[in-house]
Amino acid sequence: MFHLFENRIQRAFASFLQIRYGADLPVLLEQPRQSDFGELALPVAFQLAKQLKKPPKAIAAGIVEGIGAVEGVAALEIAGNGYINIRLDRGLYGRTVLEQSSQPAAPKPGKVIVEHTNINPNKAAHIGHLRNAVLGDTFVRLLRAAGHTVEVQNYIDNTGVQVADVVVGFHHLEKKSPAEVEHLAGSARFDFLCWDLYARVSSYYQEHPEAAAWRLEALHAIEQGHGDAAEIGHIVADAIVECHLATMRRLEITYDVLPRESEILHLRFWATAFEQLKQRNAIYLESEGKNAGCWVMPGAAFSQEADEEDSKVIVRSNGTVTYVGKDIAYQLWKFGLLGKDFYYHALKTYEDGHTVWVSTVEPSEGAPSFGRATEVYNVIDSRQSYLQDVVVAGLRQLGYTAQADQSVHFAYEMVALSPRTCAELGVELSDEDSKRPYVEVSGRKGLGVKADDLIDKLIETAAKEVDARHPEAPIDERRQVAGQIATGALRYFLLKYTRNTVIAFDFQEALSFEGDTGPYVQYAAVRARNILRKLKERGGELPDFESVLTREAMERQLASEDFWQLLVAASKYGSSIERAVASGEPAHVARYAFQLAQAFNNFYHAYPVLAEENPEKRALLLWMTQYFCAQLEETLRVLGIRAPRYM
RNA sequence: GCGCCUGUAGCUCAGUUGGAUAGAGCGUCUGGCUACGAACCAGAAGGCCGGGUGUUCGAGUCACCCCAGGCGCACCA
Repeated sequence: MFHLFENRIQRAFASFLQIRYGADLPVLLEQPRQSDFGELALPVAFQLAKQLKKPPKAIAAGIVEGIGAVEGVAALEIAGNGYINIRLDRGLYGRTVLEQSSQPAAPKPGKVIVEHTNINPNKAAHIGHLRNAVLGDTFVRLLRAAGHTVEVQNYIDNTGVQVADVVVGFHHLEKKSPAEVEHLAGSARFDFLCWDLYARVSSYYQEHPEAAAWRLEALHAIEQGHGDAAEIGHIVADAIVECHLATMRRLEITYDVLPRESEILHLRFWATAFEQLKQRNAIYLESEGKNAGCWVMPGAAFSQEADEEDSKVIVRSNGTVTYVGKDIAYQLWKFGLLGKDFYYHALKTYEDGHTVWVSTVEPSEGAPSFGRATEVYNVIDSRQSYLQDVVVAGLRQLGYTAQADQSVHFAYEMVALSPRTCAELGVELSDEDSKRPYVEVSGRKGLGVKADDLIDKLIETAAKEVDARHPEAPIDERRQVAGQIATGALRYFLLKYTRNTVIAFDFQEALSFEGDTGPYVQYAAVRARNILRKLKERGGELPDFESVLTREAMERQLASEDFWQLLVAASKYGSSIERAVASGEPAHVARYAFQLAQAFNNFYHAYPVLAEENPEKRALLLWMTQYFCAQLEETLRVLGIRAPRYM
């Protein structure tokens, strides 16, 4: 609601300034330093000072005198050296919130694709993957809340070297037949088994460099699709994808479609992209130097500082395409520019009826249409920004400037491990590493915190608290509540840092449920609902807010600074979403949720709602409780966090 | 060597596109449960915003130069 008032005030000032001064400048609205200065502040007099050659304070005075009445504004005050502070009309504001509390954002045109998760299907997911998925999933929820149509893609590299390495492990080290691997793949936590095997294979390569031939052989077999190695590769990748989907499901993360590398290969996506790139001279066949015999993209295409040496190889001298090449083809497909399409079959349907589709080479019936986006967000580790630049440059070189501009590398920093957590995991650190503030995880070394282990640990910790507090509740219910607290804690933990902050993962911090955490926010929602529940338990009913809380009643009650501040804070949900989408920073919403929860806890403590005897005040307290609860739950929903029924 | 990112309270981090007296959480210290159940609340202490020079009415925020750290710069993905 707040941003509607903001927009209205902005328009009123913009048109006034246009008429009065012929000034066509954006009217910036700020939040005043202190809340007792009002709800909004305009620094516009400063912006005009130079142009009009008058002191800001005089200009501000002119504006305040000239503009007259603005709807929704109770008072304009000049402060400091020339600020115009705005006080909203509290009665009108309260009434407006009461009458039109929730209205969904207007639908926006176009279709946004968000690609996230993208874990190699050869081992269990770890906390780094979780940051990617939680960030991506939350951004999807934010876009949808802002009215966008969004398609969620999770790219599966089922034919790459990482899968090949695990195949080598089963085939050569373990001497397993495809049937035996198939049997193992059906057992619980197959992804954990592969996690260890992958680490073993990696260290085996270290000691036996000649084993690299196995990897190459497996890779080729997988690409061709023949023989035991290929069969094992399929079994492993498919089973691990299932594991990842299950892990992510625990955190309420789902997908629309899983495009796979095997189909990019077999449907000859790359061949088509290759033709386009050659035809438009986006790449050329290098005849000399270190890249002789390769098709390369000139460095100048993706970097201003680049010289000849910085060209990027797209097709190797042996004729095979690099990852970047395939990614260009995939990116073209996302925008509907490739002239080719996947076929799909339904992989699974979630409890809520939503179906995930996976790419396939065979035509099938009933599959929806995917791709053809107007805007694409690729949620990828910031360490890959160089490669992402090359992909976008590929589009630009092909003349797809608009699509290149709509391709966003949604980058985030890595999740590393704190030295303390390494010690807890029993990892020995070199002297050099132990001096660092964090240690990088490594799938090859098997160094990392597995997602499912972490979730289990969080549930266990939460369950202890729940059991202690609600021993009388049914066990199933307690488990459900503990699960919701655990995912709330985890998602919030991964979201509260802005994207370009390296997270030095620490068990102690991640397992904390106090202070700036998910459970703190959930607890505020639970408290609010408890009040409403207690009211009913005691035979009470909610008053008819519409008739009791007239504009005059609102005016009287909201004169209280505490009530007014909570109402304003709770009504800023929309502004918070807009800001987070515009800046691409889900952390802003996490922060908003925390601040809102803080404001409520404060209110909760200071005003016993049910004990209030003055009917009008009691109505306001109840209404505020209900409104806060709705707004906070909406905010939590966008963060992918549930409010448990009790805590 | 080149490019990108980071440096804010003891620790971990915010800082709304350049605005008023720089904010949270944790930790420390003090106080508050016969309650809408304390996973909470109130209060205190804690700062040369890495350093320097500029830009302007105004800089944690922008520019340039240093210092310190991180990450990239494959015919791997």
